[in-house]
Amino acid sequence: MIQLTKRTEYGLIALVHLADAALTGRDGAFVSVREIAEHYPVPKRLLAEVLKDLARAELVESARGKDGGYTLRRQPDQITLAEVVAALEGRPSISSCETAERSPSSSNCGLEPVCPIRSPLHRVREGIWGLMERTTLRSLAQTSSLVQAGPLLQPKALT
Amino acid sequence: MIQLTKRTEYGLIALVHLADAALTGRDGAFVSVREIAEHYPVPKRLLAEVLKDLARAELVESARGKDGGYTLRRQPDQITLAEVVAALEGRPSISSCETAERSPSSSNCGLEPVCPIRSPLHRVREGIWGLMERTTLRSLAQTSSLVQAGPLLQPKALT
DNA sequence: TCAAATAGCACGAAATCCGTGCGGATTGCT
DNA sequence: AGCAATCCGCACGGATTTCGTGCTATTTGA
Repeated sequence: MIQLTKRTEYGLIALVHLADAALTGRDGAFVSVREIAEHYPVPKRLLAEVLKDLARAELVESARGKDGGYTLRRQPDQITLAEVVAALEGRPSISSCETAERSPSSSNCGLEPVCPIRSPLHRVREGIWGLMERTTLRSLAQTSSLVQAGPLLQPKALT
Repeated sequence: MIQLTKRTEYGLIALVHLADAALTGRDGAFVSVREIAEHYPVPKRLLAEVLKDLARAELVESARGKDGGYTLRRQPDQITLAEVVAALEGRPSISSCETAERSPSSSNCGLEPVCPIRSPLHRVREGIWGLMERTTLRSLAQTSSLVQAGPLLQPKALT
C-alpha cells in the first residue's frame, strides 16, 4: 500500500506544530504532548508514543518533569520527510534485496553486480525515497500553518 | 507503509513476463498462468487472482479454454506502474480529503479552495503518483529481462 | 467426452497497525 | 517534603488489511 501510517501522520502533525511554535515566538521552549493533542483530533496516548520514537531518532529533544515537552532538534528545513518516515515506520527495504523476482539459485544477493538489475522496483522506491528526502518539514509546515487556527477538541478517545 | 503489495509485485512480474513474451517472438499469443508461475517463486493460485483483476482493469486480455491465457492489451511503453497499482490496490486517496489534519468544522471538504492547503501531504503523494505514472512497464521489463533466464520451480506452495 | 484454462465467490490464516494500560522516573512549584 | 505535570518503557487486546487457498462454473480445443 502506498500510504503513510497513522503514526507517521500524527508525527508529522506534531512536528509541524513544533515548527510553528518555534517560528512564532517561543523558540526553544518545550511543547507538551497535551498541548499538541488539544489542537488536533489525535489520540493523545498514541501521539506520546510517536513523539518518543521521534526522540529516539533524535529528531526532537525531550524534557521531563513540569514544563517539559518536546522541541525540534534542528531547523524545519533541516528535517526531511524521509527521516520521519524512517523513524516511525522503518526505512523501506531499498538497500537489501526485495521479495519478488528473487531467484533461489543466487545465494543471498550480497554485492553482486546483478543485484541492482534483478529488481527494477528498487529504482522506483528509491525515486519515492528521494522525493521524501527532498521534502522538508518546512515545506510541509508553511502551507498548513494557515489552517491551524483554532484549537479543537478530540472527537474520539479524549483520554 | 510505503511499500507495494505482494499482489502488485506478482502482477508486475506477470506483466513483465507477458511483455517479454510479446517482444521475443510469439506476439499476440496467450500465456497461461501455469507458464508464468513456473518461472517465478509465486503462488500460482494468487497469481491467477491477480491476473483476473488486471483483466478487469483491461490491462491484459484473457482467453479461456485450452491454449488460453493472457496477453498484453497495449504496448509495454503504454502501460504505467500507476495503472497497475490502481488496478490491484486501488488508487491511493489523493483526490479526496486525507485522514489527518481534517478539522471537524469544515463540512466535507468538497471543492473549497482551502482544501489543497490543508493537506500538504497530498502533494507528496501526488509526487509519488506522478513518479509511477512516468514509470512504464517497458522500463521495468528491459532491465529485468536479463535475469529471467532459466525456469525455476516454486519453492513454496507448489499447488 | 475430456482436459486445460479462465471466471467468480468466499473463507480462514497470517501479518500489520491502532490504541490503551500500567508502573516508573524527572522536574518544578508550593 | 509533598504534589502535580510530564516523559519513559514495556506489553497487550482488538481491529484492519493482506495473503493464500478451496470450490464450482464456464469456455475452448482436441
